[in-house]
Amino acid sequence: MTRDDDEFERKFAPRTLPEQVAEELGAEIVAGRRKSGERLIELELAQCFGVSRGPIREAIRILERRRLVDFNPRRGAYVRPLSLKSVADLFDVRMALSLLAARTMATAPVESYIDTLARRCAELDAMVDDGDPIAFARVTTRAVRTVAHGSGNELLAEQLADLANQTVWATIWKAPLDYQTREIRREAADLMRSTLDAIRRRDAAAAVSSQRKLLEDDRDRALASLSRIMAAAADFGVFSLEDRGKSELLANSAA
Amino acid sequence: MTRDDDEFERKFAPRTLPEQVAEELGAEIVAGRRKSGERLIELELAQCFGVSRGPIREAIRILERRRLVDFNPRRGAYVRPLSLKSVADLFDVRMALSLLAARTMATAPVESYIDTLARRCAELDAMVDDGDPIAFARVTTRAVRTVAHGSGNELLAEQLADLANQTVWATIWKAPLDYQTREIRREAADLMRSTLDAIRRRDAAAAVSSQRKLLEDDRDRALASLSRIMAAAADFGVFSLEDRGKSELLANSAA
DNA sequence: GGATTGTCGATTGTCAACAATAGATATTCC
DNA sequence: GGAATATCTATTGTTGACAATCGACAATCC
Repeated sequence: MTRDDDEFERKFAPRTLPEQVAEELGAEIVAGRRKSGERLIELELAQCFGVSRGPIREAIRILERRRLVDFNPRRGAYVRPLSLKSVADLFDVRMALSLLAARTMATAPVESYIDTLARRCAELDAMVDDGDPIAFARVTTRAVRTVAHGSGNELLAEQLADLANQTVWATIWKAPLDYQTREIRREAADLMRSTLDAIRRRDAAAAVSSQRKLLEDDRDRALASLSRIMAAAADFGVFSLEDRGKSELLANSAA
Repeated sequence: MTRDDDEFERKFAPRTLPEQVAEELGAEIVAGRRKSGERLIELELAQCFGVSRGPIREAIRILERRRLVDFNPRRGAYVRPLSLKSVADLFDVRMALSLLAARTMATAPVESYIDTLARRCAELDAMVDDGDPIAFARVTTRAVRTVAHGSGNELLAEQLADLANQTVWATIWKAPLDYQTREIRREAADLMRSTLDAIRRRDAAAAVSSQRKLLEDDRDRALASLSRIMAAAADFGVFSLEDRGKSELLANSAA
């Protein structure tokens, strides 16, 4: 019996203080309320969140692991500067790992996750017409995670989960252009289903190729919409993304 | 202990207390002195290492990140049970990331690292005949890391470094069969050089294929020698590796 | 007898004070 | 005036004590 990943997460959500702080502070960083490169002072944060420095310290380690802050011993923690390139890099790494997951799952799947993936596909099909791009993106993420677990490679699943956790995603998922049209959703749902079918008949090459197309499209849309958001919000100083190499990046991602 | 030792430690060893503890405790785990599944009690460790619980706490987080311990909030830390499969999984993930690095570096290299890689290749060539398998393995690792950096993808480089850090490697690198014969070293050096050549002429496919061959051979040797060590040492109870699926694994890795 | 609930000890979570350090500022010397 | 050095302050590293929580054992109830 497979457990539902998301209910699992919700059940064990931020119970401990450091995790709560990490969640909150991470949200502030992603939202741009903490500016790029800003120094994070433990005592100040402690007062701000109404806790002692201990939990703050651990929260900073958590955010460091999620690559939202940069930490040097005895030199303090800083909000990590994000660039469009770093987001593109993230997509590249995610793709490499996801394709490994697809190939592995198509070769020697953990049977129970095939059913889970089938359910996700059904969900996606059902959501093609109902027009909520964000919900659709969320289920897509879940399906990708299912493939990771279905590979039976625990390390791989954890690494992919870590990448997804890098809250940069939040910025991207909220991008208004992702999965916005019915056609885009239709194609994504179809690609996920053909991945599922390929896995069922143990056709690793086909599974990899469907998954690659799905993820490439996803990446291109995300980068495009992110750069639009960036341009639009730059004037307000909301986002702290550096835009060096922007056009070059978009050219690359299309290739 | 002499002052030379102290200076050596101060210069090269982990500067901060938690890192030192993590290093030491991690070594104990890898060496099998802490048994698989054993509970790690903070106060006990604190007394054992002569520090307070704070640094111990952070050390445990570090080891959790290196996948050497399993930590559940309010429920304590346990040394993570290692299996041959988990090592094989590690190799799979490393290979996926390294091939991405090779492809990226062959497509858009960070020029300066091409020279570094050339130096590594020269070092390898020079070491083919001198017969130190461990030193050869170390330089190979360094060359792989150079490719990671040469891709210009910082996240990728960090992820690969993390994987290398997972001290499981120590076990593997010390395995007496790795790079033991002149022929094996010759082929590895040649493959690394052909990777370099491919990168120089921007031939991504060739770079990936050389790198794949190199890493596959490396993995097969490592898994084979690790399973031998395991079998040999099992009687002494030194290693705490579980051996489920051993033969299956080796069959897979040959494919 | 088996399951449920209450209590207890061991262990982790949190805190506030103390020590050590890095970076900035002021001072001295040339 | 500029560079090197000394001092000083803000901030992180570390500690020991206190509070909250988990798991186990025992007492109770059916």
